[in-house]
Amino acid sequence: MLDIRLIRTSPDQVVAALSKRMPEDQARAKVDEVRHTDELLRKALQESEELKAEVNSASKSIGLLMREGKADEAAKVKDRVRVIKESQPQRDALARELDEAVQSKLGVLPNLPDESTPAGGEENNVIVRSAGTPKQFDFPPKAHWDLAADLDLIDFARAPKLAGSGFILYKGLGAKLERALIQLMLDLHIDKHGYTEWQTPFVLNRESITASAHIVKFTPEMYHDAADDLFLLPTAEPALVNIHRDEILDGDTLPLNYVAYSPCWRREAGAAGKDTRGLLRVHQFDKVEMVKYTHPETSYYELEKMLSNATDVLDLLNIPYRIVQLAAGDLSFSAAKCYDIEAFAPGAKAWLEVSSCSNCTDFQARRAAIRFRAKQGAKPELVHLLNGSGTALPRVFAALLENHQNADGSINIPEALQPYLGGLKKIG
RNA sequence: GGAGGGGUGGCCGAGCGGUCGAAGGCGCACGCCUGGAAAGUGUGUAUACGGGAAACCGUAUCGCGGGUUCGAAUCCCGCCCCCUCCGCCA
Repeated sequence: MLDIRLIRTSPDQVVAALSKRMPEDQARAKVDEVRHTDELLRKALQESEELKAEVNSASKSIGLLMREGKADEAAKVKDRVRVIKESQPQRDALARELDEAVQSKLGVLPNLPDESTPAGGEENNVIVRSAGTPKQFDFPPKAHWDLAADLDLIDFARAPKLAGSGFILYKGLGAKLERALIQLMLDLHIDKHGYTEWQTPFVLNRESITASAHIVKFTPEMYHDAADDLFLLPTAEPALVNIHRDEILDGDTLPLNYVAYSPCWRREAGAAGKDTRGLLRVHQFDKVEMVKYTHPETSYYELEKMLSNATDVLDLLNIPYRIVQLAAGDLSFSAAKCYDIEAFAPGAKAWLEVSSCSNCTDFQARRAAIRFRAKQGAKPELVHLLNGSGTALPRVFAALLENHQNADGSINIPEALQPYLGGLKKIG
């Protein structure tokens, strides 16, 4: 959620920033709508509060009069209060209505892109750097769906029987490889990068989902249990962000660096057709997620650190990748700046998005009411929240198979991963 | 799922219809005392929103939502969460 006060005091600045991710007239119209409704709200609120103040002081005087035994005078004041209160329900209703209107109009405005974020849509994404040299094959490299099927790592044929298409059924060494990758990533972030591990519920209630703004982004994308109104995690990010919801943190403890493994569920309704083969786009996948709670001044520095924490995974696995900075129009709703990491998959001949590292500034923290005190007695300030995948498993699994395949269809296991597979150097 | 008990400020804990944003204590901050410290002592110490240049003022908040009342932390109803016991269960 954006700061309503910024919209009040600097609407042009807000419109200019939003225009990087949507047509300017559209941005202008949305901002003006918020301002207009907000003005009405404040007027209504003021009027209502003045009358409430009058009622409060009258009620106090009634108490005093009663104690002094002046019951008839007290009765007169009571009558006056009753008159004021008769019209109070309408005023309250109006104020509530306007407040809800402001919240919902404000709620659809996405975060303001950072200065360094390019304007425009996907076509303006920038490749920041590439790392690793794609291996030159002296044979046509196979796609991971063929490799995985041939090596009996994934049972693509039987999987749909269990929960429909888009679900993976890992088998034998395939399941173990998945587990090993999760372990490697967690250990790396915990031991080398200083993150604290959490194991969270895999479902969240509506309050939590709403607080981190995922309800806007994900509602139709999320699996939802109607009986208890619980949502399956689309990512562990909202779980990690809600840990400190409605809290005022001690500034000395920042930044908080959290990491969690979780399965992620996404309905991806209507996405059928593109990138659906193999592991490219599935309804349930494993992910190791990083979240940082930071001081506002250090959030962009922390974003760079988080990005390198994520690329360390690919470096360890010897998978070539490139870093793409997203243009404003391609940013997720809460992000001000975002880097995608794309792993190269020589078999599928594609760049696969395996991580997305975003600085959401104070956008999520505002709705979730996550603040910190710089020092004792200082006014609470909103923290900045960052999230990044470190990394998403299926596409890393795919890139691993495709990059390290041999002519005979076997797969070399990168050295760093071998300890997690009992020293295994090769599959097949 | 059933029965009972409970949710008050950073923490502990009083309050059970008016003077209560809330006693007292702990913690914390600043001052006094001290050669320095401890002890002692004094003062201060919630959050959000609105108004105001500011001082400050107003409104709301005692788990959440509603109700009764001129007035609710206090009474009533619903929900959520925690604890104890019972049942079921990996």
